[in-house]
Amino acid sequence: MEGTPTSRAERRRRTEERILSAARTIFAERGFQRTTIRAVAAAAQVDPALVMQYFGSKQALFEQAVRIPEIPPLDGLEPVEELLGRIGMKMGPLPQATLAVMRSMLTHPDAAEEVRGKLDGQVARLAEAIGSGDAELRAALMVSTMLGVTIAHQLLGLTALRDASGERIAETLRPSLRALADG
Amino acid sequence: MEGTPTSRAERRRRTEERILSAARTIFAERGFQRTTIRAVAAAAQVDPALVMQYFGSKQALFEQAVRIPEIPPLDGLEPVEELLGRIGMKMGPLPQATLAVMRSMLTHPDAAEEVRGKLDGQVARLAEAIGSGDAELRAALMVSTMLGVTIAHQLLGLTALRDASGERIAETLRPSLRALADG
DNA sequence: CAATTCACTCAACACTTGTTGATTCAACGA
DNA sequence: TCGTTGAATCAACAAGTGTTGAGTGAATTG
Repeated sequence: MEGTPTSRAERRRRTEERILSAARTIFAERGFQRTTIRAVAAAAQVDPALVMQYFGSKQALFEQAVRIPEIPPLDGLEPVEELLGRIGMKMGPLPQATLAVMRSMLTHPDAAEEVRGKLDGQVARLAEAIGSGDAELRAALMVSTMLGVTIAHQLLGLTALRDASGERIAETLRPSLRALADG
Repeated sequence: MEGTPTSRAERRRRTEERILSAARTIFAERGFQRTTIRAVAAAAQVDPALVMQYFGSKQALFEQAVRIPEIPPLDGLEPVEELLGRIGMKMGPLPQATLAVMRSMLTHPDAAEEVRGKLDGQVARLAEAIGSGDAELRAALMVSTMLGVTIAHQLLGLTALRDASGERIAETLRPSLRALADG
């Protein structure tokens, strides 16, 4: 027994982070609806009322738990490789916050809105990088492909994808994305 | 007021179908958790208790509402065109039952299991049709692509995909899928 | 026509869940 | 040291939900 600093500010900061972390984990596992304040509180070893006191509402807790740094914009140089690199990264576990939004995006309107916004943004950037006539459609299909692979792999656990390494997936997917990127 | 046949068997058949139809619609819109027996009953203009009496439980109602005819196996000839054709079809609204399972697949374990099974099956058939070394991985990526496009279009409503016709999507996607199918 | 079956409704229970107000007690500032 | 602050808990409410059992009346059957 030591280390545990009993400073007020520090304790508060730590429990708040403990709650957020628990929330991210459980939101990512079960989605918004099936996640209960009580479950989060229990996982954070805290009274449910405290969660409310700190975050105001389940919805607010979700928003804060899910808040993640903006996706860095494509470097403009090689969009396809950029995307693939991101897939390569994604084949290691995605950040919990991202998984949480994705897990809820089909059943929670706000999560859907958030994802839609982020994807639309990516499409716009990609389309600009591509440039040609039906660039936007092709960009949308590229993004959709990424979305599908990520869902199948990270959230559904498609058996054929579970074994494969991120590198191998990226490598296999490259020609497909390139076909979309180039006219 | 006429036509309404007051035969017992017929009445029963009709209300049962009315309930199932309402269930499919609402499950497809909100997913499993957010769908209440009461909402289904109201939409079917029936007492909630009747839904229970006929189907036993919310879970059983879901299973029955979602039961859809098996996906016809690929003809073996041109898997890519087969898939694209299915996309072409899918760009018109998908059957409500399918939308219902898909809507719930990230948050309802049973729906996840069902979708996973169906996708695994498709992967297996596709892989067989392809044949080469990493056929299974490539097949899985093809299926994931289809999944992603369908989700983005039908469930998320990606703006860039909302306007595009099924034909045009299929056409644009073809080279991409072909790149995956052929070595 | 009398008895019975059965589609359908009503009212309620049991439980979960988000949320709240009063309360406790250790850290803090004077 | 002592009053104050604020982190944390406790008990409870109110609403919503799946589910149940008793009831009602029209269709059915003998």
